[in-house]
Amino acid sequence: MTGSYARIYAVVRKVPRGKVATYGQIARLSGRPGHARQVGYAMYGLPAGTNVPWQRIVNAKGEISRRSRGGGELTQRILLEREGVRFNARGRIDLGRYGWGRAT
DNA sequence: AAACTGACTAATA
DNA sequence: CTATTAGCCAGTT
Repeated sequence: MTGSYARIYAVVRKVPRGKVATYGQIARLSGRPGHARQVGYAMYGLPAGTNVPWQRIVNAKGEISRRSRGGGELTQRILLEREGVRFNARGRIDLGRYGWGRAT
């Protein structure tokens, strides 16, 4: 751990409950456009009892990232649903509705 | 230091 | 809508 992800975590923590943000969005808001991958990389190194709502971070399609921890996808989905985020039949989130900083 | 890897994105077909 | 390609840049090996 380098602590270089502090910036990313800070932005992720800023995501309001019941909303989701994309990796690219987090990268941009953290002052690092184009570092979408790095954002995901940061999430990967998060401990279990972290204060960072990593579950609110999804890919550009509004889906749970596939490269996430196998099975961890379900956990993320449960957590989001618990916050009020609805998934459609395809397992995707309507970014236009739950996307952070999107239209309602 | 060089090569490899990766919770991604956007563009094109 | 899906599939493929290229670009991105920092962390690991």
